[in-house]
Amino acid sequence: MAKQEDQFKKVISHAKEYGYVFQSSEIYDGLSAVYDYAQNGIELKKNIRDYWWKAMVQLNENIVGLDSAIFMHPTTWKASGHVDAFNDPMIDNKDSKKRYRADVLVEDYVGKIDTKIEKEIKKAAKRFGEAFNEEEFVATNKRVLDYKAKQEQILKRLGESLTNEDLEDVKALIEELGIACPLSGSKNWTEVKQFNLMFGTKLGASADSAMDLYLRPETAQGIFVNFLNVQKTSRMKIPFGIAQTGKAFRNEIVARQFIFRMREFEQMEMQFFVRPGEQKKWYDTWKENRLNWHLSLGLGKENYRFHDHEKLAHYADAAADIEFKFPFGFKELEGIHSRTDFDLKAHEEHSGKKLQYFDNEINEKYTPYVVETSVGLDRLFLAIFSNSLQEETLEDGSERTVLRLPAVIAPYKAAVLPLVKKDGLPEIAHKIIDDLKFDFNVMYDEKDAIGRRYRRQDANGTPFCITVDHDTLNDNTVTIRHRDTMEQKRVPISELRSIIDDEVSMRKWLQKI
RNA sequence: GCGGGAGUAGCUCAGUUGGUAGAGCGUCAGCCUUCCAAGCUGAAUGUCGCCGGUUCGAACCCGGUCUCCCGCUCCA
Repeated sequence: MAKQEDQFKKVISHAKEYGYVFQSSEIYDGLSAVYDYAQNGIELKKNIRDYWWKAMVQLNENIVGLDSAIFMHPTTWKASGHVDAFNDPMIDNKDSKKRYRADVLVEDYVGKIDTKIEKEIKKAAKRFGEAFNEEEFVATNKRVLDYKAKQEQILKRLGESLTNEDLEDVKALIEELGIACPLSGSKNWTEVKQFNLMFGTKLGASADSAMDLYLRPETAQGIFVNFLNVQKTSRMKIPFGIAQTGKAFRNEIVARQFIFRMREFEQMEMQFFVRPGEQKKWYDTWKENRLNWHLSLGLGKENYRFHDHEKLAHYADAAADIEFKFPFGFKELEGIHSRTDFDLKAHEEHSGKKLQYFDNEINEKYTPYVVETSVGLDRLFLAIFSNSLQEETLEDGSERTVLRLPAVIAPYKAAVLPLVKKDGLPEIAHKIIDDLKFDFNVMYDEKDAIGRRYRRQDANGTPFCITVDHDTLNDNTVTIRHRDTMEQKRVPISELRSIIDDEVSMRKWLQKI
């Protein structure tokens, strides 16, 4: 465990030291759970996003892109269920320091009454023997009826209090019922507090005419509300998908673990619209597709696993996570959800507009079912970055820090280094850069001994170093050194482009999927 | 939000009973001209997280606050 923590700390400081990730507003002591991507971080992040976009949109004839706005009509979030589901009344137990959802505590209490009823039934069944009629007993027995009345009364009061946002009454209810902390048995509760996971803001400059808005807590809804617009203008036939990358915002109670859980984060997701009844097939297909995409990055098969959800969200009929082995353990990287027609139906209801598709093949009109794939871009960044950061001991016993980023997404593809900064070598190096820069992000470095420059590039994840030496002056060849093997080859300058392209081109990597 | 730990240079960290801050690495300039981080010379960089208190004097003691890490909790 201590080792894991150490490794994670190294990841965080390496990310800062090499210009990948900075804490937001650092000079003001930072802003909790908000981070900025620095000069190298943005290149890596952009490359990951491009790699995803190519695989999803460009390589699939039946998937198109979208970039919907962060602001959406407030009714969107009523329809999606976020207004209700993202509003949790929480209560803390002062003795055990445990936090609970207040409504869940009450519901659990109501659930316990059920077991009391069952006990009564069992007792009666024993007493009456063969002649026992459970239905009749439940309908007439006073104790059972009292229990049921109590349950009903509690749930009604809870429902009313929550609807009216009367949090004091929720606490009063908990106290009246004598609900104790399941762990400590203590009845020493704090006030009930409302946690809204959505960030609110206002549309309109003057206070009285302003409209309450939310920053989207997920990008998916922008796709759902545009479903018909895209389908019609793209002339897509079901099954087809809409892909989108973009920021989402969640006011997490606890946001931790560096960029793993941020308040502002980027999702890359695709909603795939299918014929009702075929969702299971597509769900399985996309689970497999998406895992293969991850595996193509070469971080090691053993670092991934599926986690099938047993408890499903209200909209889903199947859900699984692709989990990755982060420095702090296996955690969710991507979600694949069979969302049924919940979202489109909900938007039909709230908007009064039909979101249906006429299927020529079966001559039927229906609201499509949806299979979603949703990756956290920042999580993927962290997965790749933390997995790539390695310290190795070389044959001579010395240590090397190397960031083994998949070459296809490395911020810089090559560094061009004159062996010495005189004799015309820098000029040649610049010439090489002037040619390569049209195809690759390349960097120049002439400072320090050549070995040190190699290691500097290793730590920054650059797959190739190209060294211009005195022989170059005579025969137009350079040495090209590989980051992972440290091996060098002497090659003509004219071949550099194809050598690099061979290892970094998306074509090559995506063909492995 | 609660509990535990922490915050000193870009990074990793020293800093004595309270006496005006250091090292290594890194960065920059110059020398050297070298194919795997280790040559030479020089330089820059800190309101010691922030605010307040105690004190003649605070990086150090006290209070508050912010941020980070771990655990709990939550996670569409």
